[in-house]
Amino acid sequence: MTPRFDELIHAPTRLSLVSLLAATDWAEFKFLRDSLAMSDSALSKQLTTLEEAGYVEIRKSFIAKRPRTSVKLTAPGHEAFAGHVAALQEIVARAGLAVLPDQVG
Amino acid sequence: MTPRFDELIHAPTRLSLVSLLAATDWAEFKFLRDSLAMSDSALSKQLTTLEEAGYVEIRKSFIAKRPRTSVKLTAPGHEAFAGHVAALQEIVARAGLAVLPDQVG
DNA sequence: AATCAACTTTCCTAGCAGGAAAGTACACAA
DNA sequence: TTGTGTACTTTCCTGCTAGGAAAGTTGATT
Repeated sequence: MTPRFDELIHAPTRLSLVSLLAATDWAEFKFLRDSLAMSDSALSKQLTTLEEAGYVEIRKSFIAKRPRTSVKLTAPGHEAFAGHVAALQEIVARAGLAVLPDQVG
Repeated sequence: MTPRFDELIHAPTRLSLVSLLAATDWAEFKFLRDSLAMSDSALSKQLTTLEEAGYVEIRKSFIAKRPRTSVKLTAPGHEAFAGHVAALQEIVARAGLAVLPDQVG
C-alpha cells in the first residue's frame, strides 16, 4: 500500500469512525454513535463529509417500521484508510516505533 | 505503554515534528524547518506550543557568533508520543479485527 | 391532527493553522 | 553610534473545522 496522508481521515473522530467502519460490513447509525460517543449531529455531519468524499456509502431503509441508516466503507474508502495508516506508519517509523505490529503482506 | 490519544500531538504538523524529535537528541531549528518544509513562523509557533505543554525543551545559544535554537523532546514528551502512538495502534487494530457482528439484519 | 423516532440541517461560537509582515536580540561593520 | 544582517518571534488577519443546541424532515402510529 502506497503511503498517503489523508487529512480527511486524520481528524480524530473520523479516524476512529473510519477505522471502525473498516472492521465491519454495514454498520448502523446508532452503533457508530454509541461506539464513538458522538452526538447525532456530529456523527451525521461526519458521515456526510465522508460520503461526499466517496469514502462511505449510506443506505437508508425502514426496518420494523423505523428508519434505519446503515453505512459502509467503499473500496476507495478502504484504500484511503490503508494509505493513511501506511503514512502514519512511515511517520512514526522515523522515531523507531510502529503503528502496525508487523506488516502482513 | 498506556494508550493515550493526545490531541496536541495528533495535529499533522506536530505529529511529524514530534516524531522527528523522538528520533534525535538535540535538533536545530533549521534542520526541523527544512525537514518538515515549514515556514519559520509556523515552526516557531508549534515549538512554543510544545514547550508550553512541557513536551520540548528549547535551548538558545550563540555558535559561530550566530544565534542558534536547538530543541529536544523532554521525558514527558517522549512519553506522550509513545502513548499517542499506542492509542493509534489501538484504533487501527480495530480495523484488523473484522470480528464485529454484522449490523444489518 | 398530534406525536414519535431517527436522523439532518442550520445557526452560532470557539479554536487552530498558516502566511505576511513587523518586531526583537545580538554581532559586526564603519 | 548608527546601520545592516541573521535567526528567529510575535502580531495580525483570514480561512477552515469541530461541535452543541435546536429547529426541521420524513414516514408511521394513534
